[in-house]
Amino acid sequence: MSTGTQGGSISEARARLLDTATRIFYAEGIHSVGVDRIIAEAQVTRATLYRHFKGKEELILSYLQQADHGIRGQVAAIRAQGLPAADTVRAVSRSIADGIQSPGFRGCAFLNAAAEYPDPAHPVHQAVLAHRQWFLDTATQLLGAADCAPADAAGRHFVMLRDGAMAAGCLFDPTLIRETFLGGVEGILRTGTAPVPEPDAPATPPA
Amino acid sequence: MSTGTQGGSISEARARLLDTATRIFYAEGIHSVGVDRIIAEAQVTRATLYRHFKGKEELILSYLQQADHGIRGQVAAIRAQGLPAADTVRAVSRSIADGIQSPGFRGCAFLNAAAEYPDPAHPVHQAVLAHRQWFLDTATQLLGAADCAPADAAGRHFVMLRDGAMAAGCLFDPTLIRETFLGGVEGILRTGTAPVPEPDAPATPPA
DNA sequence: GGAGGGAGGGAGAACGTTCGGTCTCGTCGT
DNA sequence: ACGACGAGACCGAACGTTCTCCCTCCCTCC
Repeated sequence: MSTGTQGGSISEARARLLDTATRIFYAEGIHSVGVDRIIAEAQVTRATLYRHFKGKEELILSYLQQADHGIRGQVAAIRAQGLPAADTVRAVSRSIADGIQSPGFRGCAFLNAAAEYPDPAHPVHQAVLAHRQWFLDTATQLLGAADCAPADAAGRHFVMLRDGAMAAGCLFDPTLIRETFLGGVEGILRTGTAPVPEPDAPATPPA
Repeated sequence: MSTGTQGGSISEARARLLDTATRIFYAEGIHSVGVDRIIAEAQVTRATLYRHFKGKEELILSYLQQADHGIRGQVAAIRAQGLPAADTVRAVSRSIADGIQSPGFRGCAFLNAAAEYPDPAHPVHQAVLAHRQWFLDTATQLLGAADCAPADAAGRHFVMLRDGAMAAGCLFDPTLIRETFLGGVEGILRTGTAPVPEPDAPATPPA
């Protein structure tokens, strides 16, 4: 089993293809890179790509699916440590903040993909929505377990802060983003969330 | 002082071109729409486009510049009302929240553009950075005037919340996003910002 | 007042490149 | 022999860009 290519296991060329696509799509965007570029850097031929994927779109979907699995695994690993709920939230937040500070950081793969695929009916957009729904549910559950006010509102607040941190992480100083994000998370954990009862009255949009 | 061009108003075809580009770029992204599409919907010919813009890139830059002017004007109009500082922050926030709830909302034009142009050296990316720097400075100034803790941290917190709201505004229920965002802003105004003394824990980046 | 000219614009052909995708054929390990 | 892969030709379409030709305003000069 030295050379690894096994009959039943997954193709080694396919893995190279997906890894290369992941790296390039994340670093440079999706629309702006062509399949020629991917097959060249993956050192496979065009035929091999279309042997494993129906087309570029399926490659994109696989890229997002791989990212989704990675993030879910990361969160699951943290939850498996069995920390107190608030500390689990902190650990997840630190994991996010570490990602933002890491060298190749280029924002949230899903937010970036959504920016390139605004059509809600598009499979790529739907993959983004699915991932985000899972993350919101997870955050809400975690914050609820940490005795945060209305868990729904706390979860939404947490996700909003994370989205902002991920979006700005490659546009500002990552160190300050980290600081701001972790500070905001502590605020959520401390106060539950803003106990604003939502007056729902203003109705005078100045514009 | 003869202008060389016809007196008074600038080319009407150019305005149609820029308006069309703005609408389509914002709604569908930049890389995924070609100049053919834009000239068709603007009802001009290819030659007219290249008479007014050096190329697609200059059109993109003009699109972002127009958006930048629009937002700066909106903020300036609010500041000109001479409200108390905290209420000015609230008014700006409400303006942002209203935008998120408006029908054609598709996120922040600048965040979307940055997702498509990750290269920091690219003119489009730099236009995004310039706009964001102005916005951070403005937010910091406003929150400082509203007696918020360290104004820098409050400004960063505000911008992070705004970024999250803008990013998620077209991926979740805009009503809940509005509620969460305005609630978060109230939290910033109330507590200044998270008075976390920054423990500076070395931690152990797990991956 | 009339002629000229320059600029803005419409219409469309054409350029070379790149796109995503399909195809055939040769090769190699099992 | 079979399946996976490499090498590469090939396709139609779309890309951004440049080009020529002609029309129509409006300003200016005679």
